[in-house]
Amino acid sequence: MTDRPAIRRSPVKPCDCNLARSFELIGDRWTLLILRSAMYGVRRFDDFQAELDVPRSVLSARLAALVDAGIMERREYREEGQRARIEYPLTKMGAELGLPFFAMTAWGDKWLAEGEPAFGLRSRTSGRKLKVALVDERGKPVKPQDVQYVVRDEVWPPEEPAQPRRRSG
Amino acid sequence: MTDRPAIRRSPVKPCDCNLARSFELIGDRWTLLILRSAMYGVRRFDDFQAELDVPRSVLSARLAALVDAGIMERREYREEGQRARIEYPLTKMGAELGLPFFAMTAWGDKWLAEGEPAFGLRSRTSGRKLKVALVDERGKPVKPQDVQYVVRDEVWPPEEPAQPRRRSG
DNA sequence: CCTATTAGGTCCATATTTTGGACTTAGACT
DNA sequence: AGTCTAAGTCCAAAATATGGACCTAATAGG
Repeated sequence: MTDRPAIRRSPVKPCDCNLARSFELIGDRWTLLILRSAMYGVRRFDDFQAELDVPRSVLSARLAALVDAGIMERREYREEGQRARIEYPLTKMGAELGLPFFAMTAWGDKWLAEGEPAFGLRSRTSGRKLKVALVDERGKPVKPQDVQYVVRDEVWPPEEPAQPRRRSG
Repeated sequence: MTDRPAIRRSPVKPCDCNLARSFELIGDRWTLLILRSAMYGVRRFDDFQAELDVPRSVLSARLAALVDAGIMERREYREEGQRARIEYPLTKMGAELGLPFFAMTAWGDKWLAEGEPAFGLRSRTSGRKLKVALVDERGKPVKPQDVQYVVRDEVWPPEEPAQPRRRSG
């Protein structure tokens, strides 16, 4: 495990990486917590504020950034017999964060849990529990050992010739 | 879409939520970027520093926190004919962030991409492209419309009676 | 032996963000 | 006219981040 060659740079520079770009956008504590609440259906400024105890000025700035990024929408609405209010629903783009968030939840359930996980996903029709997994194009699940990274059509890390060598360039 | 009842609180309080706990641990820009590089195999202090251009003091603090959390390990090693060095490999706990990270990458590829995604996963044996998906216990993929949230054995959000009502309490 | 270099950090003064609280604005109700 | 609520804004104080210089141990070269 120690005798592999050292990898000194990622094959995808942070500035060209969509993962890094995502983190740029939503990778900050309050933003992530706001999105967590939003996934559960929370939509209003004061509700986010009360639930998370986030400073109002921070919440204001984060919501504006999320709207700007297209992850949430700022929308006026009126309940019957009520005055107009503002709500911040997730857009399609935002709702699709559900999958990474659920994968993250499963990780937390496994490694950080205190007690039973409170939350899960289920098939409406079959009633079976659901989980996040890697599947191939046909929907067939694959084993972790069978998974290979590919960067610009090359396998990563580069496969080594049988005998070790000192330096490659 | 606007006439659903307002959800004013998440069903899982942030402090009892393993997703929120995960964010507590790794939900910060530098930490996420460090982990991104680590997934690709970067292990050494100066390599993280050079790749990310992160201030050395911040890197030092973040690595210490990750080691403390059990996500990375701080380890001395010695390459043949070289002096001892320090490396920070991912632990099993850390490596299992791969799935949420890959789900996040796919989200970024879809919504933030400039050009073709540089990175993907593939089956070593079949050569087929892989993706993250929700599957049931038997490994059968499910459709998004078939997915239901469950919180402490209750469906979320609570299913409504057929006719709309003003207030529930 | 003396000096330079590298890896893996620490330390510190300055710059930026966050925080918590007070304040504002507008509509609806009493 | 006064009160309440939702959705913010504004500000001073506190906490963090930043960039750079500095430190230490081990090895390499002369």
